[in-house]
Amino acid sequence: MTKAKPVEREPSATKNELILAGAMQEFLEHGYAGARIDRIVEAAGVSKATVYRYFPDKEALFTALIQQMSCRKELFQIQSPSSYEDEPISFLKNYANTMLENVSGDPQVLTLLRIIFGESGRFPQLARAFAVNIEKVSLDFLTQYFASHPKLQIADPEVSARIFIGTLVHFVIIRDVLHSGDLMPMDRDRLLAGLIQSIVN
Amino acid sequence: MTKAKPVEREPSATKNELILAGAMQEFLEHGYAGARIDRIVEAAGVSKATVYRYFPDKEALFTALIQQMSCRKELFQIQSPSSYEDEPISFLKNYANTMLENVSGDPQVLTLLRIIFGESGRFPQLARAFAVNIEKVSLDFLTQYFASHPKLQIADPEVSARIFIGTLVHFVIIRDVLHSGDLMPMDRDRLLAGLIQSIVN
DNA sequence: ACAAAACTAAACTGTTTCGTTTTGTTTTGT
DNA sequence: ACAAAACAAAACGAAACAGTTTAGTTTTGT
Repeated sequence: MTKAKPVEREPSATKNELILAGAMQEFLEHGYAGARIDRIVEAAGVSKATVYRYFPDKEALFTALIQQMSCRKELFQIQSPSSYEDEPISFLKNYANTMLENVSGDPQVLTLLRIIFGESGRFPQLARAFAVNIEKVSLDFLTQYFASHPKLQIADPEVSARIFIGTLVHFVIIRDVLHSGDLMPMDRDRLLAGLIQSIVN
Repeated sequence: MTKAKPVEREPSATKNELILAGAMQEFLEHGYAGARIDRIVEAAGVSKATVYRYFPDKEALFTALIQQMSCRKELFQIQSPSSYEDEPISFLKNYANTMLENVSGDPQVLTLLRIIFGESGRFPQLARAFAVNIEKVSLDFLTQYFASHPKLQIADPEVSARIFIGTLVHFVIIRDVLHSGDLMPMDRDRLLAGLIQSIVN
């Protein structure tokens, strides 16, 4: 009886998504240590036994979730192909505005940032997955953009990309992550104008 | 018998420090939800009853600790009065280097950053205390510096301070918080040179 | 010296938690 | 139809947890 098909009943993929969706809700709200398996079970609408059929333990479920989310670039990246042909100044302003609105508009993005930062000491590999999938992609893209526009006179495209992204990320951290936009107010357009002018010189 | 002294036996202050020191070790290592009171007790070398005499519960102990640490500016700020009289370029390079070395040299600073970011959703007031004590102080100082050096030709000192600090913070986040300096390497001196040149123009 | 207060060590309470197991039902491939 | 696997619901076990209490010791102000 040479069975041709191993019939590897791979777990129906739908349950997997249900579990990950429930885990996302719970982990994003309470962090790793604060998350409760029973609440994930409830949110996912599956039985506890099923959760432990799909994932060996809490930690594996957590890392699977965060790694999956770190690859969902649409959360951070610009969906609208936007105007790659625009004037550089318009393009950069557009790029920055899209990024800022992506973060401000989706509280899940902020919460994911908090988790990855907060757990980066205990789960360094998750931090690295996030860095390479999100941060590096943005930096490489901007570096490429700066390098391919010689009339911009960018002496060091890689550094300029760092300045551009760094300024924006720091702005988001103060305003959205630390809830302190009112303590040190800064108009978005004013910052963008100064930033772009400082880079394109 | 009009007792002049209310004799407010304020708890001996030494125990308070012992408890906070033990709490610091535990909270910084495990985060809020992951911290265990029994381990704090052990690390502090006091009895559990004493902990609950000084602090009503775990949350109060945590907020007291983080608020205290957010005020310890010496952890982030430049201790050496450094060369305020230097050439602006030297001064800025010196300022940035000192800040970067402060963070790299003290793992506790990084861990505090991780906790404040990670818990900023559940403890927004702690995030704000950190922002006003650390971030705002740095930004205000640099803004003042840029504004008081007219020959630097800084059009918008506040924006320039944001660019300067933001670029450095982002550099630290990628390299030290997210452990990803090797995935997207950037020489510190190269970044500083480009950053300063981009600002002083 | 004396009384009040601070303290320790340890036991204790009641709850919560992860992860397992049990029992029975439904789905699925053949 | 039939057997194997997936599943739900619920209970369970063992450990861990925050916070309290108790009983006895030390410190401290006067």
